[in-house]
Amino acid sequence: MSERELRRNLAILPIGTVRELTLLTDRQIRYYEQNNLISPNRGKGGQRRFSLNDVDRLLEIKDFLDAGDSIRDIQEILAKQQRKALEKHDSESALRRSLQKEFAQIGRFGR
Amino acid sequence: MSERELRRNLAILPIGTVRELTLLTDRQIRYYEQNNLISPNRGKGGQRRFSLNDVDRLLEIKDFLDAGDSIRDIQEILAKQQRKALEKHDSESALRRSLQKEFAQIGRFGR
DNA sequence: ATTTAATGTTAGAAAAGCTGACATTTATTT
DNA sequence: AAATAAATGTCAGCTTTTCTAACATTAAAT
Repeated sequence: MSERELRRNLAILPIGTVRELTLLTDRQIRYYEQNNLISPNRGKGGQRRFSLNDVDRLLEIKDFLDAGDSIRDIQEILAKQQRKALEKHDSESALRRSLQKEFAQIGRFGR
Repeated sequence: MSERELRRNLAILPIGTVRELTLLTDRQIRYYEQNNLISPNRGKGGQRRFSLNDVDRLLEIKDFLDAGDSIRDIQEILAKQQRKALEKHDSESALRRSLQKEFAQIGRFGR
């Protein structure tokens, strides 16, 4: 994972900040968690710690709900997103590997 | 200010998170605030809310202290940094303005 | 040998967060 | 229309976090 992705996944925000950033209520945020739309980490004492990615996702969820999608719908939408992201990641890894082989070949002939 | 700078100045982190990110104690963080090395915002109930810039600055402070600088020293170092940043900002604004004028001239002749 | 700077520690109070339950509202289904 | 379900509101009791202020300790500067 890139440095940037790592940073965006750091669990650093308490629910109060997330409430302000998203304009959702605590109740909504927790309800979406119950329904597996997000999975914030927990701090030492058991309090939720959200990442910037969690915030992004909550804003997305908000948009979907406003657009009339149900939570079930959103579960599937997010699952699909997840699959696509994985595919993309895999194909990029594969590309990197094959490029690496090619360069290795070139390197061998080059000297 | 750029979008990025704005984001880095958002007051979003409670002291607990900052403690974990910097490996400083609450006591140290508050003491540095007392000595005007940082000025975190306050949330509704009066609790400190730190920005990512605050965190950066705390890490810097830590390095200076490890290097043997006193808090007084660091106050001056940071003040100097601040002045340099302002100068830089000013000169860049001036540059932008003069470039704008030049382009305006060109534009006038151009048609 | 004092003073001063930086940090530790503690107490008591306030704020924020947690879970679980019941209530309300709005949309679906029968 | 009545019943059910989905999403959110609200409240109570409890735990965790943060706050300030004060006094304590340690190490460095005078």
